[in-house]
This record gives sequence, C-alpha cells and structure tokens, in this order.
Amino acid sequence: MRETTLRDVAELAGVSPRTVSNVVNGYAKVTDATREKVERAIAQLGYRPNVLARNLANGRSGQIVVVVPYLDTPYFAELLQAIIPAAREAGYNVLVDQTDGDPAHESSLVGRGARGLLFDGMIFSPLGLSQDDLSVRDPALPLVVLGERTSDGTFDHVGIDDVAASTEAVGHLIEIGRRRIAAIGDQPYPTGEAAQLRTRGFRAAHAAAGLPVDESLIIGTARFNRIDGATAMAALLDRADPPDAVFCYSDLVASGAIHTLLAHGLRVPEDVAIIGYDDIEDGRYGRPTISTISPDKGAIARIAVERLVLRMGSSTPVPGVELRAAHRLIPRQSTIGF
Amino acid sequence: MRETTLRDVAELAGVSPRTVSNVVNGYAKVTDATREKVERAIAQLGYRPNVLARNLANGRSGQIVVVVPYLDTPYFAELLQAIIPAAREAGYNVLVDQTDGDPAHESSLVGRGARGLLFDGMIFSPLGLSQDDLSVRDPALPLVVLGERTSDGTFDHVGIDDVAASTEAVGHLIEIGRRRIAAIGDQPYPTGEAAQLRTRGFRAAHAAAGLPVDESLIIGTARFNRIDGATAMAALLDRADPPDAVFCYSDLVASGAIHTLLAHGLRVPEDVAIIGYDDIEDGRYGRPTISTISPDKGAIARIAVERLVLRMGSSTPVPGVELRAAHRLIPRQSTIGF
DNA sequence: GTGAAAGCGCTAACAC
DNA sequence: GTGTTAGCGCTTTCAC
Repeated sequence: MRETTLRDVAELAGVSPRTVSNVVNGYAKVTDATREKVERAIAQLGYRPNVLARNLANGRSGQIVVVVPYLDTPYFAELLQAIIPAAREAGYNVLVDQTDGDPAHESSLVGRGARGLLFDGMIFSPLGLSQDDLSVRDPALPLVVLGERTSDGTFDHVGIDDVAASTEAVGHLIEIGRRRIAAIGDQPYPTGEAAQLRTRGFRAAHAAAGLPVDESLIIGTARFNRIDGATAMAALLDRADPPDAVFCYSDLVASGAIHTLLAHGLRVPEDVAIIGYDDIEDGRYGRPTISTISPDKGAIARIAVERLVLRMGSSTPVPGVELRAAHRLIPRQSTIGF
Repeated sequence: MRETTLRDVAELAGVSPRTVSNVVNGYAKVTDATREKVERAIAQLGYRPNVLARNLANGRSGQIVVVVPYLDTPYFAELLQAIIPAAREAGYNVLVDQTDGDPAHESSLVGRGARGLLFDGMIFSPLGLSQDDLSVRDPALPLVVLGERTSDGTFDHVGIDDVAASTEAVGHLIEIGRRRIAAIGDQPYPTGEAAQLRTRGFRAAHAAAGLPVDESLIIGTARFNRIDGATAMAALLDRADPPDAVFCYSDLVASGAIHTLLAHGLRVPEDVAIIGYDDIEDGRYGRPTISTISPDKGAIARIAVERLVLRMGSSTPVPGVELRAAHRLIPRQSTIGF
C-alpha cells in the first residue's frame, strides 16, 4: 500500500498541492476555511510529509554531525549530551561519528564537502588532526571546531582558555603548599596542541610563583586515559624524588594516577595532591573526589550550535571567530582533603 | 556556482546519465572503456553524488537511529560506541537520540512511522516505556529493542539473560560467605522491568542456597545512578543490622554505594562486599575495582545491527525473535579483596 | 489566497 | 552495454 502523499491530500481537500504545502509548513496566508479543509484531509488520510523528498527540494538535510574521537570517554559523552538538545531546539537532528582519533578518518570527514553527505554542518572535536590537516577541508562545509585549536578564519572555534585554566590548576597546587609538582599528559608533537597548552599553563604558574620547573617531572602520554595516568604515576613513584602533587591533563588521567598512588599505599592528598581537568561526573564520586578544572559544557554546546546554525543559514562566507566558554577551578578532596 | 550533477558528468563523458549511475554504483556491466571515460569525467568535474536525491529515489535514507535514555551513562556510551562501527560496516549512518527516560518522548519516537523520519530503522533502549507502550508503535518501523523486554513478536529483542546473570552475581556473594545480602535498584512498577528481573535473580540465588530473603534489604531506587547507590547505601547503614554484601543493579550504583561505605570508614569487601552490573570501564579502575556482571556489548551491538539490517531489507514482516548475548561474572576487589 | 508547472538530482523500468 | 524517460514527493516561481 502506497503511503499517502501531499498530492492525495490536495485531491481530497479539493485544493492544489501548493496550498497543502503552505498549510503543512505554516507558510503564507491561507484562509481559515481552506486550512481547515486541508487539515481535515491530512488527519483523515494520516498524511505525513516525506522528509526525504523535502530534503531534496530544499537542498538541505536538517541534520548536523557531531564528530568526536571516542564516545565512551565521559567528557565527550557529556558534551554530546549537551549538544543534542541544543541542536534539536534549533531544528536539527544529530548524527554522531567517532573517529577513534584516526587522522585518516578525521581528514576524510572534514575533506568531504557538505553536499556529498547528509548533514548541513559539522561540530568537530579533533584529536589526531593538526592545524594543517584541518585547513585542507572543504571550505563549503559549515564547521565549528571544539577543543584546543585556533581558527584560521574559515571556521569557528569554541573552547575554554586552556592556558589560563591550567595556570589556575597548578596555581592551586602551589597555593596549598606543594613545591614538587609533576604534569601528566604532555604531547610535544603537532597533534598534541591540547596537551601543549596545558603544559604552557603549568610553566606559567611556576613562573608566576617564582618556582623552577623540573623538566623531568613533565610526563608524556599517548592519550588521556586512566591507564595512561596509572602508568605515568607508577613511573613517577619509581624515582628517588617523587612529586608531592600532580597536574593531570584529564580527570581520567587523574583517576588512573590516584589508583596507582592508593595501590602503593600512599595517601591522597596528604602524600601527593592530584588535580584533573574536565570535571567529568566520575570525579565527583570516587574516593577521593577529584579536584578539577570544570569547563562550562552547556555553554560550549550552546555556543557551538548557535554558531553552526548561523553558518548554515548564511549564503556568504561567515568569518571564523574564536569563542571562549567559561571554566572554573573546583577544589575537591584530592587536593584539599576531606 | 552550481554543484556538478550526474548529468554534467554524462555530458562531458559523452554517455547517458544511466551509464554514469551504473559506474557510480557499480551496477550492471559497463565496458572498461566507458567506465574509464566516465571516471575521468567524474575526477575532472569533482563530481560527488547528491545523497539527498539518491535517498528520495531509493526511498531510504541509509540511516538508523539509536535511541538511549542517557548518553552520559557509561553503559549506553559504551554500547553506542560498539553500535556505530557495526552500523557503518553495514552501510548505515547512525543518528543518536536521547530521551532522558521521558515516556512521552519515547512513545513519540516509536509511534512515528519510518517514513515520516529520516531513518530506516531503530535500535531502541527504552527506560520509561512499559511493554504496553511499546506495542502502540508504528508497525512499519523496523525495530530492535535492547535491554530487558520481551518481544511481542513484531520486533526483535536483544539482551543478556538478566535473571541468570543476577542469580550468578548473588550466588557469588553467597559463595564468598555472605549471608545478609541487600539489593539496591529494585523498581516494582510497570516501567521497571529491568530491575524486576534482577530482583528475581536475587531471590533465585537465595532459594538455590536455601537462604531466606530479607525483604527489607531490597531497596528501590528511581534510577541506576551513583547518587541513588550512595543514598540507598546510607539508608542501609542507618539500620541496626546492616548487610554484609550488596548486589547493585548497575556499576554506577555500586560505585555510589562504595563511596558511602568508605566515607563511613567501612572496608570493602571486608565489612561489606559489593557487586555491580554492566562492567563499565570505571569499575575497572576505582579503588576497589568493582566485581560485576559483564554483558558482551560487542555481541549485543553486532546482533542488533544484523537483525535490524535484515528487517529493513525485507519487504514482508519479519517475525520478532528473542536474542541472547553472552555475559560473564567478573570477580574483582570489591568482593574478593586485594 | 490559490493553482499550474517546473524543477531538486538521482534511480530504474523499458527499449534498442 | 547504453540511451530515453518517467518518476521519487516535495517546494516554489510565476500567474491569476
């Protein structure tokens, strides 16, 4: 049995397809009389507009895609959770893609144009891509980038001020009296921009306090996972002169580090204070709860969607801007105790 | 500047649109000579097929939607992470929807027909919906339901054997010598089927061991979150006769319960043993690590996608079946110590 | 305010 | 093997 079409409705109501379309979309003015006729016919036939046809006629899909490296990373899950309602409110459905941080996958996504796909715009949280990779993308694709990038002027970038946030985090450790502070998560290579900004903050806080930086206390990790934190912390504890505090580049890293410390019979924060980054829900319930930098995820989501909608709606190129969401330092048990 | 169309390619290559379509889709036989001509034209023009037009012509969108209650719940995030690659492999993109467990939102999703939307099928993990609500859905929508439901024969259901798994979990607590076992997470109302199956397993394990069930040790919670676990555990500790073990209906609940125990100065598992459910990544890194029931999420994802693809591809109604993925008990520190 | 008709760009009978 | 052509179901310019 064929689905009923707009044409069927028009016939039953004794009007033209044009009028039905007007009624359905709330366009133009339609007499109350005809509107009612049409609506009755729609109800009677159980008519539902065919989105596929509408998409073709409109040349847009009403969908945006959100691309994240990993979905099971709490930070991205929480971010996505915030983006979806924001997008829905703006009338867009959300497609989700995960890249596993694979640069090839990431470039193929940004490289392809909007038209080739079924989304009108993209919110992209890159991991494996360096700034250069990003600029080879299809310029016709409305794009908002999250995280630690800098806009080259052709897309928008939404993030918090990582250097400032990191400086605050390390400043907090200094304030509570720690002097041998380690950092876990550095990534001194092109795709590690996020990490490098945090490292910069680490140095800035030391400089501000007149403290020297022990370079050997800056530990690199391939990713920002628990296991990376656990491993790096173990390496730090193996040293003759372990640190009395650690700035971890994510809450997961912090969680892993704490795990190692407790397993070694050390106390947090008495022996080693720990501060993380991201404010994921986990950090609020572990033992100890994890001090952290909390980015305003709701704001990030709102701003990202808002800018993307603006880009998708504009026929002329929109200049890319840098947008900053708020962040704040949340001291918890892992630095200030119980 | 207009995007190049299939027609443009045909013109440049000196062939008909039909032939270009054949080349693009790998259909039918095309002479190597013409294929090459066409491919050269495609490359030269930078042609990309318009998915929107293709969708309309095909009458399908090539998308499936995955509906979960909450995205920031690790279990669902991990499940989604497994579903996305499985779907992509089958040639489908994944739309994501979260319902916040809102029954109205959930029914509106299942109630609307496939054609009204831009997905060809749905993988649905309901929370607020009872069995009855589910059966009012549009029968034309290919549907696979996850979690603890029973198929009414018009959709497939994929899940693990919850009663068996719960019985094993509680059996494990009994095996390690616990006798006063509590359960946190019961939901004795229509939408709480998941919880009720776990409670049934709780009873079954007691029965199998010849132990009586203390009904007052079965604690209900509105959701399966950390805060619910923390609160319920606190209530249990307020009693004159607290339990020596707790079966938590999710790892998050377990995590919350452990938090409360540690905060009260109790030891896990020495004073109270804890077992959870879901095997989320968190549970493998906390302190103590959480014993749990581990559902084979990869298998669930694979089976769900496979069945959905089968449904979407069939013109005649496919009888709904019950499909079971494997699960296994994973003892960790929270029951067997360090 | 409403109708007629021309697309949107692709697919797939149907011929040759 | 390839060309011709008629849709897929909607939107929308243009008249009236």
